[in-house]
Amino acid sequence: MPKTTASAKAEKPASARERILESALRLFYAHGTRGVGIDRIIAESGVAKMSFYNHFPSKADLVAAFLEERHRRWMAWFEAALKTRAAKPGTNLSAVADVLRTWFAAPDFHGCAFINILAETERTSTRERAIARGHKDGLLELLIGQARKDGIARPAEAGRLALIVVEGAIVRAEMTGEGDRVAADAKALLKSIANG
Amino acid sequence: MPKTTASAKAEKPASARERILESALRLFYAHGTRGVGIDRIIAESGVAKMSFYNHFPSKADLVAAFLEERHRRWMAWFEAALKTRAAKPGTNLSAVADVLRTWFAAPDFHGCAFINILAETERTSTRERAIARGHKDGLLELLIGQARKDGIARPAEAGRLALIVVEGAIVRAEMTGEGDRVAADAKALLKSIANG
DNA sequence: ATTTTGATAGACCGATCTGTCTATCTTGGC
DNA sequence: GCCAAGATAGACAGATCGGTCTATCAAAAT
Repeated sequence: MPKTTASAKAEKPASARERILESALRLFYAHGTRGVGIDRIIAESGVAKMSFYNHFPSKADLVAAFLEERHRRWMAWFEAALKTRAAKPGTNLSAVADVLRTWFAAPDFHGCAFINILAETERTSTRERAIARGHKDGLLELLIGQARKDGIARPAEAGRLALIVVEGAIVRAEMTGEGDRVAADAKALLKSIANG
Repeated sequence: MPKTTASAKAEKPASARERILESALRLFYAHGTRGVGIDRIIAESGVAKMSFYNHFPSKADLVAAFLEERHRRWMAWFEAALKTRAAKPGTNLSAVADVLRTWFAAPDFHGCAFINILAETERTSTRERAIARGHKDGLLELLIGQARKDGIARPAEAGRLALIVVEGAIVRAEMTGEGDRVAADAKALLKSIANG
């Protein structure tokens, strides 16, 4: 998501664990978990190898921590961004498309980390995929909640339909690079969901 | 897609190149292009390493051939499956959801190979991503054509919206495993596009 | 002042990766 | 019958992977 304004305290030394996790958030999202090796994480976070393995017993543990943290940050950002837009009278579920548009325009946008992890893992990778499902469950709940606030009939179904639209928009934005057009199309779809 | 009935001629010896490409189609789709090494392709296609490098100068060339062939086969299957379903009177763009349902139910379903390749490649991987875009362009044309046949107003826009729904449905089916429900939801969305 | 804690750099290990090379074998065209 | 083309098995190279280990050092706690 668009960067969440660097805190004013600025440039804290940051613990080894924090630096590692920050590097993982940036590199794993940009290049995929398979595309980034431990050595690169270590180099870019300026940490010794043993320090890394002290905090994360294996790469899989770092991947899991990356996904959990990405989930927390993305959901917090999305929820806040939606709240400000959906507060205006008359706006509703379709404001989700406006939030997506700002995400798609971020210079480091590389699709959804949790959709991406599906492509990178086997069906047997229960850990990563459980986190991904959990993320989407959270997003679904958020969408259903918005549908309910909007007074849409059958909010559960509306939320499911909206999630399909959101996922499709993310993929199309990543594939075409035309985030604005995709967001506009998604908005039309979301409006038609709201109007039954 | 669901397997396309083995030809009756059956068990032709098959040239080295064909066996390599068949292995690539199966393994790259199931495990990703990064998750399958040349050695495994060679072993499972029963071919010598030098024979492989005779037909494909590098792994990247095999990946490209895999994507091109996957595109050909999937589009042919999808187009044929849609044709039979959309031939019935009254059915239309929403028949796409029925075709998707049968795909989602295939035992080896692992999402869309071209969405997956996005997660596996850098933005600088122009070759793979160009093939992926080409695939989606073809699918978009097909959807627009169906919208036009159905007499939907603004078929170009309807096609774009339908493609968002299709992409979203693929991702949701892969994420949840609930292909039937996802297809039903996608059908509702496609109908609302048609009745726009 | 001494001890403990945790971080440092970097060598090292075995496995696996893509790609090259040799050396042998099979086979079809003449 | 002979020869050229292409396939075979598999060793090999150089890089990179995840992960372990040693040895040094800085600083905080006792």
